[in-house]
Amino acid sequence: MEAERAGGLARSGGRRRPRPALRTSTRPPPEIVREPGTTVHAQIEDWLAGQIADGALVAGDRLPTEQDLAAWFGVSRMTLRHALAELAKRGLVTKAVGRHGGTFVAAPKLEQDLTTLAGFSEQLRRNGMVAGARVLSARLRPAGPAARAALQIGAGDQVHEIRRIRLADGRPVALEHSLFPAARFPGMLDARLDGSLYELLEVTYGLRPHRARESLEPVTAGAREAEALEVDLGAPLMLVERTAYARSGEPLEFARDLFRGDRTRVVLWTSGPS
Amino acid sequence: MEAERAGGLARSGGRRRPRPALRTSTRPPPEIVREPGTTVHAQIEDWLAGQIADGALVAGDRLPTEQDLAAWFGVSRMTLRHALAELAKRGLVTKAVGRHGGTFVAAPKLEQDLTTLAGFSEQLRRNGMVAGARVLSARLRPAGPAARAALQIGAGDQVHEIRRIRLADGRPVALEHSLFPAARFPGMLDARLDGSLYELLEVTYGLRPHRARESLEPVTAGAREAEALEVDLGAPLMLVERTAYARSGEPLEFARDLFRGDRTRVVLWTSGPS
DNA sequence: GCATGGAAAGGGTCTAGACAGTTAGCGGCG
DNA sequence: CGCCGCTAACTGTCTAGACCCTTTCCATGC
Repeated sequence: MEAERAGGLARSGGRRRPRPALRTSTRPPPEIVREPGTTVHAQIEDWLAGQIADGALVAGDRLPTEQDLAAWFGVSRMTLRHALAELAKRGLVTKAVGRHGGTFVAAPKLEQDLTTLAGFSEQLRRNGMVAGARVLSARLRPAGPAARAALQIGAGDQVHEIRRIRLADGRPVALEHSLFPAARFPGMLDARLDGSLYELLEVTYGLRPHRARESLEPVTAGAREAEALEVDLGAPLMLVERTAYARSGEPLEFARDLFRGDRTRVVLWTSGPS
Repeated sequence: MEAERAGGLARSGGRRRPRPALRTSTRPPPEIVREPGTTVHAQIEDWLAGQIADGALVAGDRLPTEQDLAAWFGVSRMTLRHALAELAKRGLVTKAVGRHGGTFVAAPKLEQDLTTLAGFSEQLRRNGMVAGARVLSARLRPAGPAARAALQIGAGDQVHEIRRIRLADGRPVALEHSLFPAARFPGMLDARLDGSLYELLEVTYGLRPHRARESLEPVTAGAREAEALEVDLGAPLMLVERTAYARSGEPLEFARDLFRGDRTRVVLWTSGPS
């Protein structure tokens, strides 16, 4: 449960110690009411969460010190800390102690828009992040039953198995485990595998994923996953099982990816109610 | 975020108000040291957790009051509450307010049968699985910032907040937390709320959700969620945040649902990229 | 019998401090 | 030049109270 390093604390030019956003000296605090049915700390929590949601506070911003914030809101420091603790639990802020410590607005989760089939790299580009990949292994192996069924290949057929860690701005986001029918993509493993695989398919083989079936389930991190993704044991992950098809309907990829829960949010539109 | 009803506080025959286990009047407290490297509240938390692990405190036992416990340990009540809050977060104790309130040792974790997970092809796409609902609470309350933004309502506006447990074959599948704009649905809380809320909207108000934006993220179960959904603490859950819209585009519902990971798999097709 | 209105017993919230622990900058000293 | 200790600027922990809210019991009155 350690605090995450306050991610991209860009903004305000100089990369060290952002001056506090939320000028408490020149701005009046929101009204805090003390009456039944609500609590002071909840109002403060809501207000701060609203500032973050509105974009008035963005990732990397440093809040004023607890002393100052408490005085500004007109509450005791314990009460303010209660509100901040809730925000930290929700992942909206992170704390750091020490000389340049403080409370920082956390990096937002990156949204995976699944209504369109865009590869990981493209998704990240839309989020304004830099995609990367660290190849863990790449080899030829016989297909297991699940892969055979998904890729519609025979019992003796082989697949290229590529396992990678996907990075967003250099930080691990997903553990990727992709299988491609070897017969369809000869020599694939000799190419550079640290970029977009979809792009590789298109450029080298002229085949482009057109649609995909995905299944999502929440799981928790085991020892190996936790280590690879740099999360705690038992941390929430999203297991995404994907079969991607070419326009012709031919299966191109069968993948089981594990996404870090704290950096992933899948957004989709549904049509037609119950 | 109110305290859940203290589950099965059986024991000691009479089913009302178990006398406090842990006779603080006749037993010396454990030694609490104040020195670097440890904290008082952590020692208290550890000691109490140990008592539960050892069986000296069993499910349903009622701890002495916070006042008494604090005095016994020789700490302030705030410090003791810090320790109890941690234990509650871990699911080891539950609290209840009122005349016969107190801090109770929680029921032991229930065993989770994951062996049936493999053949679980039941789709949970909101359509078929509605077997039942147990209403936890239904009330009118001011909208928080997130709800205001999603429902496009003003600062002073109120929402109907309905919290339910959704059941499939009588077993909990999801914890539902729905908000509806109160002005749009007057008297909604007087209706039967243990069926389909969408049906209620349609029948009573002639409004029908037409499409929805959903965001999915994996999370792990906290104490309250674990108890309500009858899963282990830390079990994987799927947090689904949904905003449903009428055909006109008007927002009708903002909901945050938690689905049991072992009973949930979201399947979807993504269609071609641009 | 039955409502009704305390009163009691619990946890929930909040305050206004104090001091400890942690980290980074900085200046001095070898 | 490099190390080392001081200090400033934070958050973390803890105290000793106060009052509030919720729930239940119980006594009173009809």
